[in-house]
Amino acid sequence: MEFDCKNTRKTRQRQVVLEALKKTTAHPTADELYEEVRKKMPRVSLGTVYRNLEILSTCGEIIKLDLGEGKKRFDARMDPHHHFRCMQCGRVYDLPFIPVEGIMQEVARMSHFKVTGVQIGFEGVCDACLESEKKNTKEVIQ
Amino acid sequence: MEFDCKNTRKTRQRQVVLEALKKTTAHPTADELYEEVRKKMPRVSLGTVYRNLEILSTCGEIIKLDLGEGKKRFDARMDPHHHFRCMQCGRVYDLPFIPVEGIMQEVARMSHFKVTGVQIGFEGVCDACLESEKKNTKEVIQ
DNA sequence: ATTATATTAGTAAAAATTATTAATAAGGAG
DNA sequence: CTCCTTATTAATAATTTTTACTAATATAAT
Repeated sequence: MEFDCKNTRKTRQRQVVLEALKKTTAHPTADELYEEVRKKMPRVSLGTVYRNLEILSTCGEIIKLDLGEGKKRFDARMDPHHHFRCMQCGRVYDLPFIPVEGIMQEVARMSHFKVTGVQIGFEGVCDACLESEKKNTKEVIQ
Repeated sequence: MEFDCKNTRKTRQRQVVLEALKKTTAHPTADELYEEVRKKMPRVSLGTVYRNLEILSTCGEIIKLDLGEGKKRFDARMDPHHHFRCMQCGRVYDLPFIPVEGIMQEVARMSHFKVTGVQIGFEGVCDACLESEKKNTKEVIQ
């Protein structure tokens, strides 16, 4: 828990974790990433994956997400963007960035708090699920 | 996990849990609420508190919050509003509602997803912590 | 009052995450 | 390159949060 981003070492485990995360847009959990990393490094331990995800996110190389599922997800995409979780299939999608500085300023003005960040998570039903929903309805009717 | 809001019973435990939550604006966790409820019902079990919070939130009497701390918080305030978590003291404050329908519509238009909800959590430093910060700085300088 | 069943206390189990520890390996100094 | 400091690792245990199980109890309808 105590570490300094300047003194981190470029270990093979850390590189593999980061590469695995960069290869996907599925916003994997620590456990999912562990399974992926194990394909290349069968002897890696889950704790190592957790620690490296913690270090990488603290040092600003990846982002730690919490979408209210009771577990964290990780994202190597670092440009400003939002997230959408489908309530049906559970998949997490990337959404383009929508400027929210206005909202943050409004909140700061109203509250007199120093607003440093805002987490916006959208939820609903993704187009894939909407499609299959439509199909199933048709099947039931006919 | 399987229950029907129409068939729920008005138990003493559920009432005490709801009353305890209504009495505070501190957005307590299940465990904090358990400690509070125990003052009135020493024999209540933690599982009962968890189950009732689940039922009450599913049936729309309270709100379950996830502010990315690895645990859930609960809120009996049901009018639309946002939340602010102070990174210094950890307290969670209520913020007035800011209309976000525009953002939701924008997201729906861009993504073709059906957007049913948005969770917005602000973070920063609250005025209480800003004050004590100012004081400490003064003391150090003088 | 009787009865069906939702709910409870108590406890165990599950799931996600963090801590511990001896062994290993980065990476800088000589 | 070799030596040395210490960040990091694998393996495992422990913690934290939440959920599941079960026999006993309490709610509310008949």
